[in-house]
Amino acid sequence: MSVLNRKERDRQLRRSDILRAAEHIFALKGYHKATIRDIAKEAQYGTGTVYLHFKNKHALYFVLLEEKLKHLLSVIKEKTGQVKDARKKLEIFILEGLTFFEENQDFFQIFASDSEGSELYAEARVFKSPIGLQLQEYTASVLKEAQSQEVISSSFDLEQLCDVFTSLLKTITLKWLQRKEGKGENLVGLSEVVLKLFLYGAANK
Amino acid sequence: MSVLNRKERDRQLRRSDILRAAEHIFALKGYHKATIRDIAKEAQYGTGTVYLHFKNKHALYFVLLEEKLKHLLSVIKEKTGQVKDARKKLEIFILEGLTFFEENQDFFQIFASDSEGSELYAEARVFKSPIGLQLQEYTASVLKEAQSQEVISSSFDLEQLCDVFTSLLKTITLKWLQRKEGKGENLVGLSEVVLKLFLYGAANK
Amino acid sequence: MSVLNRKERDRQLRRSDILRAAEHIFALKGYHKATIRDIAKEAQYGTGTVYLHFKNKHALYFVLLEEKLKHLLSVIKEKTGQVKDARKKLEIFILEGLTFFEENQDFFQIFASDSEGSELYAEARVFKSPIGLQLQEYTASVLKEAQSQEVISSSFDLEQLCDVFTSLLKTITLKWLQRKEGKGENLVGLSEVVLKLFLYGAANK
Amino acid sequence: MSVLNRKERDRQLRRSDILRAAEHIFALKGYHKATIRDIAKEAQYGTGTVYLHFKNKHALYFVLLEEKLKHLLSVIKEKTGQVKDARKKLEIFILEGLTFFEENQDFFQIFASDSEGSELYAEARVFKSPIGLQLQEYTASVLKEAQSQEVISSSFDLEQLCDVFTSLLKTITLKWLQRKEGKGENLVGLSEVVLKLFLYGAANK
DNA sequence: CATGAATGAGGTTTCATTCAT
DNA sequence: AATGAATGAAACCTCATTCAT
Repeated sequence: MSVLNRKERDRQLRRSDILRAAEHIFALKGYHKATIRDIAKEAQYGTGTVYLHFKNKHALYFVLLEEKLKHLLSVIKEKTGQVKDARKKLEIFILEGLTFFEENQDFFQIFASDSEGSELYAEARVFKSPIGLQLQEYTASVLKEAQSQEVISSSFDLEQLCDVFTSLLKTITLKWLQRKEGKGENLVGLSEVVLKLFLYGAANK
Repeated sequence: MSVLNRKERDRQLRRSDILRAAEHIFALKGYHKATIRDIAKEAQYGTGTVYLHFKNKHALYFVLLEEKLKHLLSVIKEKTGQVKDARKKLEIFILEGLTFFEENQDFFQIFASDSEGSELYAEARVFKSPIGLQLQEYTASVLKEAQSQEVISSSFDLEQLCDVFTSLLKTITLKWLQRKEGKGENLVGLSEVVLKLFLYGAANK
Repeated sequence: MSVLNRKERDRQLRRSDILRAAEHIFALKGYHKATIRDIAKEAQYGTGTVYLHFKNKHALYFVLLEEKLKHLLSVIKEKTGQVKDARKKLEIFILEGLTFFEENQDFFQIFASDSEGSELYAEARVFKSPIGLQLQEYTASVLKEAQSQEVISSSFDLEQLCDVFTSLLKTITLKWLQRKEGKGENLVGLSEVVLKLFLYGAANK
Repeated sequence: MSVLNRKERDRQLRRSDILRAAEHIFALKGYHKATIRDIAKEAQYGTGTVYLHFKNKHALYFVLLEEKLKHLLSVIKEKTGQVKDARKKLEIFILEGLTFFEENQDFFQIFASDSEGSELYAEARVFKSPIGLQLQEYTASVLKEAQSQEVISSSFDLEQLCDVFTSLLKTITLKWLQRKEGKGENLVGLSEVVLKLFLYGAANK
């Protein structure tokens, strides 16, 4: 491996050290209470080092969400891409989403606080970001396909369904996180619940 | 009315002036970007006056949510209290919830950003508050009754249903708020959608 | 005096405390090395207090120069305004200029470093300020009158004369300041030297 | 040429690359806003390389002025050294000064902001430097000779004349720089104006 | 010797909270 | 009781300087 490659690789290593630290601190304290020094200390670097990799606090936050979302999107696309059956596709979408959230709990915290709420209202919020939109669009396309295949009803507004579907995933995950203390239950196991609730609701059959 | 009573009444007036202003500013800017001076100015009082009524910024925020939630809870209890039929009860719960949110959009903004997310994680969050818990408990009792009457399935975990139900209301409201620009559609009109999604899900029948 | 007037007067007092402190610190350390905390401490206020009166460091600096220049300009205009004889006018201009500089040595330091040099090149420099320009214009008008009355030659470019005249005053003052240690010589006493040098130069007659 | 000599020569080359870059950047941004990285980048070296040649930022600045001043002084001495006639000597002094400034406009900017003003007050200023003092002394000697030859009056204080003479050169140059945009007028052409103003002043004859 | 990433001190600015009037 | 000026802690960010490679 050439020297240039090693340098670049080290650079990426440090960059992801910082991203990992930021993920943890932002999840723990939230955007406003997290300080750059907290993050630098967590990553075991000096304060200034953070600024070698990210223009400012907001950029760090934004990039962090972007990269994670990108990963999530790519996983979901990969796993669902070849699946023809719309119901199966939904099933996998949910499964992969929950798996990702379970493996990235810090990210999920940040994701959950960013996507709702007005704290960051005026600023660029992640769902307005290119990747955020792509995720929304892909979700919409999966649901639309399900409508075409008459797996889900066409009487609902697609956008609304999209939001409800996403919020269902988030709600189940959030509450799982909150109750998780002590319990060994794993999140992926709730896939079926999510699917059933989304498709058939809570009614008694 | 005695002088003491008048004084006390005036005191309450100022208090609610401040709460009203806080509601508006917190909704507009979010907790961290809202300043006490903003709020005092909006209420047309001096900065220090706020501290005569609330111990500090967080207490103001907390009380604000508490009082609004208390109101919401009392409305819902009042309207659903006498209803025996569990399905009808759910219907009214949804209807009154959406009505309240439509009439208290500023409050809803704050409520939505508070209840999810980790921004205020370390601090006391509203859902840990007495009234927040009461609202959750009442919601749970309504859903439990619906399970007893076999309106909804007993196979789901009650707490989970509770969260899903609440998040459904919030999601529909949030997206309605975001799209509202220009459209004249009113939120209460979405009651039926909420009920159908909750009970029967999105599946094609 | 009404309460409002007292409040306003106190406000002005604090404002001028800060301006006076700023004058001293800027003169001592220069714009860049002077810190707001230095200035606040010198004025015996807290750091934040400075920002109640001035938007930021640069505004404080700018206002300081503006107010002083305004004063200088008004003194010079007042004393020279009624004088018809151009030579006499020049004499008084110089006299009053030196008097002002002698009484405002801190200001002079700042004035001298601002008007030349490129440290503040890109930013708004005082000579680009309304008052700075007025002072230049008034100086030009006095010199122009002197040309009309054939006190000074019309063969020189007016702008150039203006700059040379100003720089002569500044040079004499600056060097007086630098040598002043121990010596009791007063600056105003150099008026005659300035006038002679400006009018007749250094040549032997 | 021996290897040691080549090494030494290369070292000097890098050193003057850096000085040249520093000259440009300091002139453009001023001492405080210029960063070592700016300078290193302009010279196409790494940041650390600058510190192999100069102890710190201030030393770089100082040496830069010293070397330029040394050059200026040597040119002036060379051209005026053999001239016996004091008036002619003054003429040539001015001519060479302006020529040098015209050819070294970046240097002039730095020189002008350094010699006046208090930005660098506390630190060693260039005119306190050995070469700065030598230049002042040489100027003084030229003026003293002019007094001896009764070209200029002995009634003025020599030091004062010295300062006035220097400031006249600087003023004319500075204003020429500021107006230069578009105009093709060259600075050396103003030699005569400088001489006339210095010797005979602005008076009408 | 040359490099440039890493450092952290230090500057500006904001704002929750206090307190004299 | 009401006020709002004053405070100063604490955050973000820059950059001179060092040092491992």
